[in-house]
Amino acid sequence: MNILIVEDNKELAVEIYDFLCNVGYVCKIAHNCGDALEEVSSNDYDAMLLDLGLPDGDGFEVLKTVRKTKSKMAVIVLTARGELDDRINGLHLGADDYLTKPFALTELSARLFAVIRRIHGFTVNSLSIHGFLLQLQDYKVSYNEIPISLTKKEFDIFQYLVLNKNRVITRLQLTEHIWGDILEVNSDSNFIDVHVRNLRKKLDKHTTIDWFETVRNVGYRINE
Amino acid sequence: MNILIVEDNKELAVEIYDFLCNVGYVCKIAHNCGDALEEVSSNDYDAMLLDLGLPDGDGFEVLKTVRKTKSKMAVIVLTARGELDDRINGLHLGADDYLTKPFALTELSARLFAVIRRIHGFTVNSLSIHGFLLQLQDYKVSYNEIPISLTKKEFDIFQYLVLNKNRVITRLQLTEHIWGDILEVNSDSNFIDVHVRNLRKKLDKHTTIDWFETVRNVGYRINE
DNA sequence: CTTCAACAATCAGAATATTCATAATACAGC
DNA sequence: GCTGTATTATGAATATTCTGATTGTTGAAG
Repeated sequence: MNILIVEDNKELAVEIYDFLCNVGYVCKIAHNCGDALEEVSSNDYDAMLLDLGLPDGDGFEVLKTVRKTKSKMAVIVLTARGELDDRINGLHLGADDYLTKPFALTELSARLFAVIRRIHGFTVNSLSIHGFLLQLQDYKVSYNEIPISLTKKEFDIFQYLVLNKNRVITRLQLTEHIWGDILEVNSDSNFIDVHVRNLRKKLDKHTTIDWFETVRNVGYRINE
Repeated sequence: MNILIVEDNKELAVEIYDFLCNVGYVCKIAHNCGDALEEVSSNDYDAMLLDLGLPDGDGFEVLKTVRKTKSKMAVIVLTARGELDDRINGLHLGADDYLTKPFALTELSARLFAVIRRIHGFTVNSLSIHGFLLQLQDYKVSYNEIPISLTKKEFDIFQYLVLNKNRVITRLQLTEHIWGDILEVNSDSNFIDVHVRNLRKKLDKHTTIDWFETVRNVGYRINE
């Protein structure tokens, strides 16, 4: 997955860059419109994170160009509060999603994933960690070519933890992301623990999974 | 579900209109305050999407009127950024949710669904039809005080059909609203039919349910 | 009035999800 | 180091959801 980060604030750009690389994307940074347009025309990106206020012009123009030529590219617009002037007020720009700064990197990652998935429908989409390969499009997992049968919930949990590897994920986060409406879920139940246990049991059959940690009082973490 | 879209930007209005129709809502557009107030007084809407900057007045006035008369109607205010800060910051308008333009249509749809649900859940926390009582807050159903044990999916289907009574609901609509991400669901399965059958069986034990129709080639409908 | 094909209903059973009771473990305070 | 408490892990029981095969039904075409 190739992502183009169009952001003139270098500090922020690098922060996003590091994070996205960390969760498995291949990224490139463009600091202005010119670079962005050049990158887009010469390379094939799956998604673009687009800041609108750029030094040499309006990110809006980049978006328009992209929309004309690259229909399969996902665009997430990153707007600073107040940056939207009268000219674009009320217009739906045609981006696939919007994020208002400041935002949580985990949220960016989640939305990016959702948007790419939506745009591509089902294209190549896989994660790998410690010899395990997760094929996101058809919910298949394998360890060195040996297929492992996970249930949907087990797969969801595994995937979410891998997407957020090296980061502790709380039970609440898992509930929100996998079960959706948190209010419907009985919170004084240990169903997540049970799913995690079942998942671990299946993974452990193939190799030791000491990288799949329990962080007491917080949640679970998968380390690279 | 009937939605009134109050938005003077015709392009945006149509874009929202198309999207919401597509996900199963019945929509109508009003381009100004006058039309909006007329629509609201003559028709029964479940929710309104309200732009504040309208040509013939302030959307705020529409909201106030609605709040006085139609307490069960959900209102989502669509604000351009800045609009909120300058004029109404700190004011409690009585809207159920706010969305700042530009926004992703999928987010609009998600919030709309949540808000309608919240409204229906808190102001009307129960639905009744043909002697059955649905208590939405705790997923309980009874027929003349006799409790009926439904599973969550059965309850969801029953509730959604009752909320949309006298309207045919397709299997696709049920799938989208109850299962969420439609792409994850195997569509060449008849799981909805199975749930409907199980639901009917439980309801039928207590009384005849000839009002629970199958509309061939379309879906299911519950008639008042 | 038949026949056919598409659609829906039904059923059993497999797969999955959740609950519950209990055991193991970690950690703080002594 | 102990002890007690809170947290997590575990196994088994129960409940729910989904699949796939089969049967029934409908309505259009002949």
